[in-house]
Amino acid sequence: MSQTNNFLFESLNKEQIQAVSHLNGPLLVVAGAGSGKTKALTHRIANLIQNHSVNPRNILAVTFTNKAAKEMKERVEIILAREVCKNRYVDKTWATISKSEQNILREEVYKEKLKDLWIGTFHSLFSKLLRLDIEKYKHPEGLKWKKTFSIYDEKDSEKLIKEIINEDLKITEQIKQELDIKPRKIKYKISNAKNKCLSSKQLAEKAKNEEEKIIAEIYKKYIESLSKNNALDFDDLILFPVLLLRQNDLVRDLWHRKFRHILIDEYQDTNQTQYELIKLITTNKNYKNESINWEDRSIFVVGDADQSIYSFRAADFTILMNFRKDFKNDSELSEVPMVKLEENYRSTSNILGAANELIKSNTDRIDKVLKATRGDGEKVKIICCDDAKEEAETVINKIETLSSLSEKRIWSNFAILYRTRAQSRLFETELSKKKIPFRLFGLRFYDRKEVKDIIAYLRILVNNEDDGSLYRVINIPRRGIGDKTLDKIKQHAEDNRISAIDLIRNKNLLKDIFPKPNKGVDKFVQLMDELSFYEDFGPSKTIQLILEKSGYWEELKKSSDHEDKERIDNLNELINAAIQYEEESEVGTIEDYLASTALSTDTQTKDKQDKTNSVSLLTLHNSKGLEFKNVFITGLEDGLFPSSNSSNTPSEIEEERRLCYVGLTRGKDRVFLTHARDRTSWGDDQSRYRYPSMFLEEIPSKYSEKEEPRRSGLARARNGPERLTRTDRIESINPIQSSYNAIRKTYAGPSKGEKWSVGDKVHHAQFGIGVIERISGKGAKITLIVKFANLVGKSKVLDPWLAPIKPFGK
DNA sequence: TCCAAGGTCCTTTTT
DNA sequence: GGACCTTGGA
Repeated sequence: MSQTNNFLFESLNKEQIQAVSHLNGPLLVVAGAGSGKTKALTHRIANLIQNHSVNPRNILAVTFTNKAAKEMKERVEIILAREVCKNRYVDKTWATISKSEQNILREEVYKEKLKDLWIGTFHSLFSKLLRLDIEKYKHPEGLKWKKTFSIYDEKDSEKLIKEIINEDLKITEQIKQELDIKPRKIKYKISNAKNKCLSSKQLAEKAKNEEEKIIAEIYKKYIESLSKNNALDFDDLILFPVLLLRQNDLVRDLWHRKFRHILIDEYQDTNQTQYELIKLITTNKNYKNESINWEDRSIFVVGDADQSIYSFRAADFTILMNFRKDFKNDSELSEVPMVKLEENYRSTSNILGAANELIKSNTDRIDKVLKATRGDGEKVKIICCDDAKEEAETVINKIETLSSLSEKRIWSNFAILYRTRAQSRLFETELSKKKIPFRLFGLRFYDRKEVKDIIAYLRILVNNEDDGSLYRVINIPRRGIGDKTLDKIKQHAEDNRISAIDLIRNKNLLKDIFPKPNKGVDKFVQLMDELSFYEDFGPSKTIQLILEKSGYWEELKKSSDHEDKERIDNLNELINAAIQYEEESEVGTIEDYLASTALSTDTQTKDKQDKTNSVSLLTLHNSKGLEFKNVFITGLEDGLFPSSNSSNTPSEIEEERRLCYVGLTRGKDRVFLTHARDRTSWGDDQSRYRYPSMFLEEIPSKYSEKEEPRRSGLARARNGPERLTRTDRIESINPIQSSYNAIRKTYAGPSKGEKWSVGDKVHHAQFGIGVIERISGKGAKITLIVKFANLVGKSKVLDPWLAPIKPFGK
């Protein structure tokens, strides 16, 4: 192989070269945080195209977010453009040519090569497949979908489920109470079934109790309802391709032949259905144990079990662990190869030391240690604050101080991470106060009410069965159409077995329902007719037409409400986004535009002037794949992080720990861990003392040190002049815990752990009396699973060295 | 049919 | 503390 002649292999280490030059067959790349896995992926794609003449249309690359897809495509483009540059000019290099020359080369590469590369998230890629082939799918109960299907988001489908519970099945309040039937919960259960490839029928067969039976029934009705609206939810975008490829050999063969080289990023976070889909396309086999022909064909997965943080949406990292077994060819004796990327190029060794130590407490993992390539750096700082407000002030202050060290303030060097979205508010306030630009991740632009309204209009235009969207906007802005009118329309649509949209647009049928013309409905129908007339105008133009002709603009513009002014801004931004979509997209249809908005995770920028130079505010989940010079992980308190909702089983705790590990490994130069002594939350009149997170105790002082918070005037006044140290305070509030801390310090051998045994009663300062159900681990790593009488149904996972518990009644 | 006021639930985490 | 829903009066 002529590797040395290629730019492509420059700046790669030995393992990366191994991964990048992989050609056919399966390969597992175990890539630790910051080990250059994106590099491995992008360079491999470039290598396939450049040196092995693979046609980009035969490559399928799956990323975890759309943003990652976009970035990856860009990086491949640059790699290939550099190659072109090198081959074309003798006297010029990429570094010496001008920016515009670079752009010309990139454009060329894009047009000639990358245009046909399929790269994106599971959801966006396979919605594309369904746009082409969904009509070939035969549902066992004869349900049908058309190419123009709408994609329902979480809220849309929750609404549907709610309707089914209340109107279709008419489940009484009493039954709801008894069986704990809540739309949100049911949605979650159905989603989980779909993520495990289970149909409503299979779920019904598996049902062990009344609750599960009802869930299966709602699931069944839900699918019917989706079909009626010609809509799919997020999970269907994966599930339906699986069902289709299973039943239709021709279609499967076609896609199998198209996608010869499959690359998957973040493989640890795939779920069963996604795995099934990949398996079907890769092997073209419906059955196990047939041998696979790997000629001109490969599957290349990259992942890190230590960063698996999505089990709540049915991700299963054992899929990663089993990869080598699953794609092993039975006819061959050779093992499926594995490459480990363990050299970390991102973080200082103190940060890595802390992360490595923390993750060691997990039992269920592939052994792997991140090796530092940078200097020691600063120790990880642990800061204990009085309350959440002080925490916010301390963090923002720190950011101000650190940013002033450099000549130009680079706010984008800072990220504030938290476990739950709700925690962002105080930071937002503090940042605004100081006029520091920031951006909030995860607040989906397309979730805003006004934006969703306009999207609903578009959906109606494209998909004439999307009654859900019709009901949303038929009276927005107000046209005097109320419940009574709506009920009539619904009833008649059902009687005539057509969609409500088709019904109201049928003059004759409409006359039957409203012998006296209904002004509001007529007005709406007229609007629809007018808009259909302009159908070919493309998304941005159509949106503007909707805004003008519906009276939506007018209504907002005449309002003096501040909120409505903001709405106008958002809608203008929507138009701009649509224009940008038209510039970037190959397709350009309204359907495709709608799909892109449904799957988009575009972030909301609060500060409109500067989108790039701002402090990032994001959840730990959102931080995956990103890196920042300075990282603040906030709210490290027991019950918040690890979340009390995720502290019921050891494996849940392990996932929380991985989340913390992900957070730590985002930091390049500095990491700060903060926690507050008390924090008010809803449902609690008075704030409660918050114990520090167990994760803080798991990072040894070799890599971490405590730092004092910056006191605000208010906090000082409240607390008095003399400050207590953290341990002092714990002592004054909770003598039990501090005594255990003392034990922990002097702890010498495993004997101490043996005083707990299953069945013993314990007393907990907060939860009261409980019984030990299970014990896992030993000695310093012992964990107790305790059932408390006060906590109905749930057991708690406790670290006896930390939790305020003592034996009871012995 | 509309709107304001009050009540209830909620908070994990996301494509 | 807020989004969302229900309720009751206009």
